[in-house]
Amino acid sequence: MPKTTVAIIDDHTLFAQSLKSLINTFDNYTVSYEAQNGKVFLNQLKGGGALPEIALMDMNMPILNGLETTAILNKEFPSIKVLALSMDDDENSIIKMIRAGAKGYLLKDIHPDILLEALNGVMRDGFYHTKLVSNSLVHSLHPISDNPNETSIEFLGRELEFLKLASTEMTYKEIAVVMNLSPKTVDGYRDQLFKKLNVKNRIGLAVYAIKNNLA
Amino acid sequence: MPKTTVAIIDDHTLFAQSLKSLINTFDNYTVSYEAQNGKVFLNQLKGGGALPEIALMDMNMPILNGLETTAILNKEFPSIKVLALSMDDDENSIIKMIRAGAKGYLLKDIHPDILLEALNGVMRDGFYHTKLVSNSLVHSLHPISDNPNETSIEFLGRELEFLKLASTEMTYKEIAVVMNLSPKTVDGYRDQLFKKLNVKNRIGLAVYAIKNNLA
DNA sequence: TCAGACAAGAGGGTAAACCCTGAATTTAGC
DNA sequence: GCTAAATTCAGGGTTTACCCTCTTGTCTGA
Repeated sequence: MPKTTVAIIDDHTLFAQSLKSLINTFDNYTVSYEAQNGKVFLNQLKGGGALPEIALMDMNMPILNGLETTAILNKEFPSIKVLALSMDDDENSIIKMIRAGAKGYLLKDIHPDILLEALNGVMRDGFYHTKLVSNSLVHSLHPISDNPNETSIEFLGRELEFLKLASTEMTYKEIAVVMNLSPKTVDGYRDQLFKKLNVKNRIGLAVYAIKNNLA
Repeated sequence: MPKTTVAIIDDHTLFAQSLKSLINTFDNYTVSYEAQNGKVFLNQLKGGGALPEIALMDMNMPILNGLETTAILNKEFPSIKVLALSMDDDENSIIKMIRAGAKGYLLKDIHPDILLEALNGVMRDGFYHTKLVSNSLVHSLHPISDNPNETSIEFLGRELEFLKLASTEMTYKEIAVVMNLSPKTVDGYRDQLFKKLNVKNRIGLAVYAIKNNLA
């Protein structure tokens, strides 16, 4: 029986190479593609040759990240089953990836056995979801939060700019100077974001910004 | 000739396990310890048995991070040569780690050959530095930070507990209730940490705590 | 045994953050 | 061209955060 072919798309070469030697110890899998980012991977695919059956896709990559690459793969090479590999268990990221067409979402802190299980699951059922991801999907169906915008918060105008600055040690007065606004306008942005993100004070803003990689 | 023993301290199990299978393909090295964080590793060492010769140390870990662990290792188990493994090439992080006693600093996006080279270098010369790190060391000759405490931050007593709470939306009054202290004592912890972490306000505390995986 | 670090706390002041209401523009959708 | 949303700003209030100095008791190393 021929082995199932796997592609590894990850800019952390050491991790990628380590992962390769791990996967090559699995009886039924072999690594047929390796790429440092989505752009490189797409070019490899367009170069011809047998497509991989599964793609292990890192999320944070330069040039073309995991989310973008997955969306493109789903259109142009729908036979490739994408398994997302990520450092963080942020619910929004998971939901976005699933929506982009990923067949599963794995954290980088899992046990190798789980990886094998996920590979088998994707080949057998077409998808693989851990309990964590399942929970996220459930949450995404009926928003628990009293903030209706929480699942897809969009920042308008200079809100994002303000949010980044609010996550520094600057006072609002200083932020106003930097943004070339009156302190009262800055007050307005602050109160607006308090409501939007459902937080009580500036600490809440900073925590949100950092955990969502905005600051 | 007996193989050189290596410890892997990393909370990303998949990476750790992958790395293990990679290292076990190297002729002269074998993995003798695996731990999810610094705390676990220290407990393993104290449990007795032959110490590892080299420790591959992740930076961002829960409970006891790479910097803290390295500092402790240097005091209590100075024979263990620490090689830092990190995602980012932030100059300050590199300098801090070298000062804490790391014998080298590797990025996770390196080629496996470099890892082997680094292991060999550490065993042969006692250290291994890439060009990147060497540049940082040159820069570090004229101090970047004005805070003399920055290199080895140790949290005493309930400082860590306070720091976690200060990274929430609680007021200091509420924090005092939770910690069963007077608000004035909480004031004291705050001002103490301002100096220690060289920040100006609570936002600085929260940013530090989150970025160092303490909150 | 005595300095020095650590933990807990007090008094009292200024500055910043927070919260509310209201309102003038400009921009975008129908 | 009307409306709604977004952007900008004001007045004025309360609360919290920040900063400084000082005290008390405990524990520890030289």
